[in-house]
Amino acid sequence: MDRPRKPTLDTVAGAVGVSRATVSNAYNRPDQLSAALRERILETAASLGYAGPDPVARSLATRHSAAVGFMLGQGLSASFADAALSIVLDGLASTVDGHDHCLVLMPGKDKGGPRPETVARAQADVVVAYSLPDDAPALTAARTRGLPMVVIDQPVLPDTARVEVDDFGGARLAASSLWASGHRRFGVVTFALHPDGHNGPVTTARLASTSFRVTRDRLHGYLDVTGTDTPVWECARSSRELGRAGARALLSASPRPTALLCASDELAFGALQAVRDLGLRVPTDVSVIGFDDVPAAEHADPPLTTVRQPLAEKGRHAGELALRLLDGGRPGEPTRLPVSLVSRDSTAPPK
Amino acid sequence: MDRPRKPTLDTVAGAVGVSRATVSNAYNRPDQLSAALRERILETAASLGYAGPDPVARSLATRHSAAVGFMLGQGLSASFADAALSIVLDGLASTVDGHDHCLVLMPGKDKGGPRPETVARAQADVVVAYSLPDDAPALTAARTRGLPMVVIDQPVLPDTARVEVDDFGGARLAASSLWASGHRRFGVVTFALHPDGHNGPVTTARLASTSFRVTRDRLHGYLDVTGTDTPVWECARSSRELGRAGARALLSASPRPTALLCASDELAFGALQAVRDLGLRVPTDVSVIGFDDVPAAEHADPPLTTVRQPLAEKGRHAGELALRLLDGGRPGEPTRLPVSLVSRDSTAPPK
DNA sequence: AGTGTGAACTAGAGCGCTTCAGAACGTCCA
DNA sequence: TGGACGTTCTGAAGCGCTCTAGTTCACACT
Repeated sequence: MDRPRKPTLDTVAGAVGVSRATVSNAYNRPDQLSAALRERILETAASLGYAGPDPVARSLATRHSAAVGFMLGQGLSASFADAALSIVLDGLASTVDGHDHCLVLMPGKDKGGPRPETVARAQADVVVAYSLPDDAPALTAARTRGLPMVVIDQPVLPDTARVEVDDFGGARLAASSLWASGHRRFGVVTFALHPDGHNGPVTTARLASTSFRVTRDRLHGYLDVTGTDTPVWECARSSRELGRAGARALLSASPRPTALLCASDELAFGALQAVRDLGLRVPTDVSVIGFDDVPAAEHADPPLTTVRQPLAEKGRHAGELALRLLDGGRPGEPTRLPVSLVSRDSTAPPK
Repeated sequence: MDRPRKPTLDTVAGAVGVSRATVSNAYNRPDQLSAALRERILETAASLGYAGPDPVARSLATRHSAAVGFMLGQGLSASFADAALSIVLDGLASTVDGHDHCLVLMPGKDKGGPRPETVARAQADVVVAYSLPDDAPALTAARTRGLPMVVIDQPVLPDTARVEVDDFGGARLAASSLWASGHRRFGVVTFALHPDGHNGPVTTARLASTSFRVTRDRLHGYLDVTGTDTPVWECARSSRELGRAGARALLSASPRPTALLCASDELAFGALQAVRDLGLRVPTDVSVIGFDDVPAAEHADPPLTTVRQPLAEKGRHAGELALRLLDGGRPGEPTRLPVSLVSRDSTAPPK
């Protein structure tokens, strides 16, 4: 079972009869040696089964690992049940991969965000944080490691790059359009205010201490228009099923709301279903509005009125910021991406 | 701008007045030094802003990186549009994270799987491959690096751990139940046979050279029952929208199929929609059957008959295999997880 | 006093690579 | 003919850590 030791740079150098530095150059600086020699080295390497410089050793020597970490607020399946997150992540991944960087995923555990130990051991030299609670331990862990960081949709941290959208403004926009068309009785279906898995109506106290920036802003945007006494139903995750249950609960009040404001499209899809469940019609009986404008919004039944934010762009931009930080760039001003209201067929004036 | 150099083990050792080895032990082998000294070291470390041993250097010294790579056949958003994949990935991630390992994601590019360069540079010491074409370059790259590998739903490779489900048997099961209940005119909606983005009817030649094992097996399972002249529509990805379009195309044939066999639930959801689009009813006019049994299948309208495979289990098991390989374990026999037919309301005998 | 023992700590050799300051050897032009 | 210059290749010093094989020391036992 004495499997042969894996070949190293030295092995190859010895075999070809050149110095280790030259072999290294063959891989990293082709201009530093003659094409012929390089060819010879690469051939010998291949015949020895040498797959190129060891990434870890290289990282140690160069002091960067060509990897960006991604810290997530939730588990993977929960995260990706939400198309919006997938799209952002995809934008990030392709940007980063295009520059030969890997993506190190740190999914959230129970209490909002990855465990600090995970963060401490991750081989990444920049991290991107998304949908973490404002006080996530992972954030602290990344800081004490001195990792450059870019946050998406999160509160500013000193020395941190940031990309965000105007969640408050977007939500306000949506609510205003409904208000302007005559709606006066609203219900709000939101995703988590706190990372504790709560499902149900939201109390004022809970609202006041909201630990997710995005939730807070969207909620405040809605309530700013509809009034703070608007009933709010919290779902632990942004999922169709939970949205359906929440909407059903809100719609069973009397007088029944004439419009449902949802914190995400995913929740709105559930709301659409809930309206049908109760034998009512969208938008005749109830208007439903979403947030994100994921691709499915356009094909929903009926097509969903929603607040569009440039999701892929958000991921791509975060990726670029990360790469820039990696290059020693300064964080710079936060980038604010535009939102807009996309009117489709799930909203109409009340009867 | 001369930011102070980051503290290292040596810095801390110097400050406390002990050897580097002792500081290392303070972190990795608390039993090797007195509790008091350990405490003192940790305190000093904290006050110096030392966040613990550098992961890269540690990996070099220990020769393992505490990370498992995950090679994917497609881009992230495409992947996660498919709930099945998310669930598998989530199972994998939690297993792996529970053992203090990171997940390095290598999403696929255009031509089936991550780029070989990406794989060559990934800091992982075991990789899991999922839904790659059988001949993906990433597979070769991982091999030449000598990385232990576990493949999910892919053909056996020498010296590779493997978890799989009986796709052929599952598909056969589904088709047989329909056949037994009297159906004779079928249509099949499948996801990609080749990583070339093709959408449309499938030719015999294309079918014969299918490069994804899963596709091949499910297809063959269906066609084994329904006959090889059954029309098959290929969708480039497993998405609701593409499934809808494909189903619509198949249903416009005359005579119209009385049953649609879909390679995934996601495609089946699209098919459900397509039937409605045409003013027909499920299952009265058309039966629809899926594959995977994702959570949404139960809540579809109507609830979807489908082939269940233990998705989370699959991911978890792959994770465990990966961890075992990391520990120097042998690949062992492939694990075959069970499939079963879950009958719900989307299937019925033909009129 | 001599010996054995275990606990607490250290020295130093790597891990596999990059990189910088040269060395060696032309070539070219004055 | 000689020196300035370019190209090609080398030597050796790290990168920050782990780990084996010690050394030291206090204490107990005879």
